[in-house]
Amino acid sequence: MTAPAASDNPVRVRFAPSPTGFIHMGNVRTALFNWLFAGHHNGVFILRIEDTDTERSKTKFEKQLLEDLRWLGLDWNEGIGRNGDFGPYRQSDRYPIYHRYARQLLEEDKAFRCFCSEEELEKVRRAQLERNETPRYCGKCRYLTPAEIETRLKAGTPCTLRLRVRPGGVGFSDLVFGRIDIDTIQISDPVLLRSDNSPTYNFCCVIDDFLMKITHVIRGDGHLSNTHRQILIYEALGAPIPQFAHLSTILGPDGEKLSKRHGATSVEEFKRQGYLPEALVNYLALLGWSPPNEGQEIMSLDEITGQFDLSRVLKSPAIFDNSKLDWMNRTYINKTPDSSLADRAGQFFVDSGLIPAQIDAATHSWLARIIGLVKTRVDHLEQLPGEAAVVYGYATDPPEIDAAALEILSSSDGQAVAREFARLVEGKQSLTPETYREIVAQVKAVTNQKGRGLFHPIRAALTGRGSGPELEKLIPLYEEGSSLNLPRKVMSCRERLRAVLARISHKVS
RNA sequence: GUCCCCAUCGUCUAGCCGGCCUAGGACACCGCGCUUUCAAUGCGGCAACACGGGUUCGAAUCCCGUUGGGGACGCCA
Repeated sequence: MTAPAASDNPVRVRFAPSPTGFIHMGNVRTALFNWLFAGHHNGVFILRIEDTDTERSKTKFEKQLLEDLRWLGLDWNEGIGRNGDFGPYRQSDRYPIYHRYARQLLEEDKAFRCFCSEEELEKVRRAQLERNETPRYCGKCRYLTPAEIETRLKAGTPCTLRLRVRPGGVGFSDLVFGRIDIDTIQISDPVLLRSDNSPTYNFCCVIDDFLMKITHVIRGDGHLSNTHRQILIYEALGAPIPQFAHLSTILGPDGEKLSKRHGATSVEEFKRQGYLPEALVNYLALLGWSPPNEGQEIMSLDEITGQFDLSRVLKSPAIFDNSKLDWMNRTYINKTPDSSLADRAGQFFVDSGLIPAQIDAATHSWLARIIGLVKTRVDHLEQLPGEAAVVYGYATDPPEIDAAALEILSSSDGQAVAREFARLVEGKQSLTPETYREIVAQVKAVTNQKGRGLFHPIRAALTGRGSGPELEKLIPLYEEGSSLNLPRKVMSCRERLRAVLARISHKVS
């Protein structure tokens, strides 16, 4: 890993999730855009963990998060697990820092102690709401005299630390939303330190971004209204204000916020279903962003990085469309070499009990060829073993035959072809594409069938299905599969024909 | 309730510093071709500027309003 080229003002961005749950696609998109922006500007991508909510933060979520990001190929060059000059990178490890700045703000009178209890505040809030007023902090403790403060402190009254919000306007130019100005009257004096002395999100976030020299804050648009509050904190700290870019929300198919009931929303769910990370990431990049040379949608991370630009990011929310993701995933599956797919999808076959956990080269190449034959018909890797049933089928007794095949084999012409074909196969040691072609020619001569009438019964008898991959490619897989040592038996062509003929003669006569 | 934001085919979007737009591409859907079958693939089709006012010779593009949607207003992040 080479360090990015040092320049006067290197771009430094960060992804700062809270480990309070499994990471969903909206967060992944935020991480991705940060990663792309850093990459494009040859900057630094930092991973910071915001776990000031000790109730909900869990280390298992943090672990999963790191794994997910790595799987997606969104590695970071500074932060958790990587170190760097601005650590620690987990907020729960930074409390002394926050307290130092809290003390500073208090001393400078830019913050003040508030002795109002939560119940009191809640009461005021409800009353304001009832009167149809904007609920906001009443400012009761803003101007307590030193003596008043002293007595409350002595009495042990719990207090929070609040920022003393200045009158006037605050605004910023968001890189995607544009200029947003408001009056500070809209903002209540935000709590910096809770009554248990723990720092709040807005406070930590600003201090960290300041100390970590973050140049661009790219995050979800839920933070749009936090930004003004945070700018006021930057001001109080005398810290430079970074650039902001807010990303619109990703919605479910029904236009509602993405949630569990929309099916797969977390990275590990997509991974479990056999989506390729490159497809996922490519799809996500196109949600709210489009390349300048529109028309090319299938792009590698490198290509996207080269073209990425926040000015082309849309403000309006996007709906997550599974069918387009599936299309993209299919495209990537079909681009990937079969042997590499065998590596990536191997586990799905193991889990389905079709191949052993450890396989030899012969089995691997056999598996790769099966995948090559059926991969055009799956959306994601998890469906592969199901499609491989064309090869594994017939292991049941009686053999499974679909309606279309049964129909074909129930006609006397169809049966004649199948019988003649089976008879000739019996005379061969094993079936190869060459001997297969010879036999087909003979069957054709004997039965006088051709085209559909000839090939359909043969397919039906050999595969038990009315349709499927090319027979000439399937046949060697049957023959080779029957000699491999597999947890579930694959029948040779001859065995298949015997089984199916036994079944149909039983059924018809 | 107050404040802020958003609005092009069913979906993702191009276009938006006005004329090249009878609005382009992709997904999905439908049809045709290729193929012994299916899948893949090739070709074609359907389908949108939320509404109402302005400004202008001219508006998807600029302004105002309406409607619809989202967010914020926490000792959550």
